[in-house]
Amino acid sequence: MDFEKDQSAGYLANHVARLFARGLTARIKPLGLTTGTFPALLELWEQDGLTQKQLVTRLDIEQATMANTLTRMERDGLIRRERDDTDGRVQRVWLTDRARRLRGPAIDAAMQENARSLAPLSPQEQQVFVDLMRRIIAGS
Amino acid sequence: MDFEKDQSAGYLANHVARLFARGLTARIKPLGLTTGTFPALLELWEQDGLTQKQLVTRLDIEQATMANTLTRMERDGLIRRERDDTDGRVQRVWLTDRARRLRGPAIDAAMQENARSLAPLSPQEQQVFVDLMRRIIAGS
DNA sequence: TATACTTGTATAGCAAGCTATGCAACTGCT
DNA sequence: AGCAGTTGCATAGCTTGCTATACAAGTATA
Repeated sequence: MDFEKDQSAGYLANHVARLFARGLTARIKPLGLTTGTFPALLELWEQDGLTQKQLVTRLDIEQATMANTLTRMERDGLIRRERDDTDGRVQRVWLTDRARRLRGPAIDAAMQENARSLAPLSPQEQQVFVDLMRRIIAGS
Repeated sequence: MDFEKDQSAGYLANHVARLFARGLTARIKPLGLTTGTFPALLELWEQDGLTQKQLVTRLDIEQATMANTLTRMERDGLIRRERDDTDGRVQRVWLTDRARRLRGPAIDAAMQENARSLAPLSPQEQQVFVDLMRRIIAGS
């Protein structure tokens, strides 16, 4: 049974994801941000006032993970949570001014890290890579 | 500033890695294994008696992470740790019989999960995907 | 030979992910 | 109106990953 880890997509995907995360962690640390908040911020920068449920489904993150992430974001002054008027179960998530101001520098950092990590690939290959990942996600 | 998360390699890499991990977690749970032990097991199945340092450098995992992983593996009866005779700092890691017996089923599970997750891609595309990831890792 | 560096592991403490479970608020049905 | 089911969120407890720090064992140097 030959199983080369460097031919195993799962193994490589984990490694690649860790490389991106390490790089981004360092870049956004000066902003007071961590990687786990990034997906939620991207959604909320697009559309403020989403519910936790909406974030969970849009980001394909488990509900418990999102609840914990939002708790940390609230602690760090990135969001406020408000109970919905018409449905007492729902918590709507609103960005603070601080979080809104971080959009530019945070996205800069992400784009720089993407560029650096993808540097070994040509622009065409980078697009192929992105497309292949999107198809894997879509087909799961 | 437009930044589409579905065009961000870092974001997608995280998502893809989580999909692989979820799938593999489910497949190896019946074996009493977890994903974090898999890389170390792959190395030790190839060559038993490696030191922690060797595992760390081969797997590109932080030393502290590896130390904790090995502690769990010892607790779960997958390895024994023995102090090296000639250098009192070094811990050599030896597989238990149980861990050796798990090789076949565990690798089966990994290959099945790889196949399932990559199913949206053609065989040629799968190889391209693997090669692109290897180049990203090599060039970091 | 003492003293200072280096090296290999361990530990503390945190973030980010997961499953399992609990619970309060809503909905629907009789 | 009351009861059963559903839905949205929180909490407990675990793994996997990280940085920072401590420390003992080895090496080298004055």
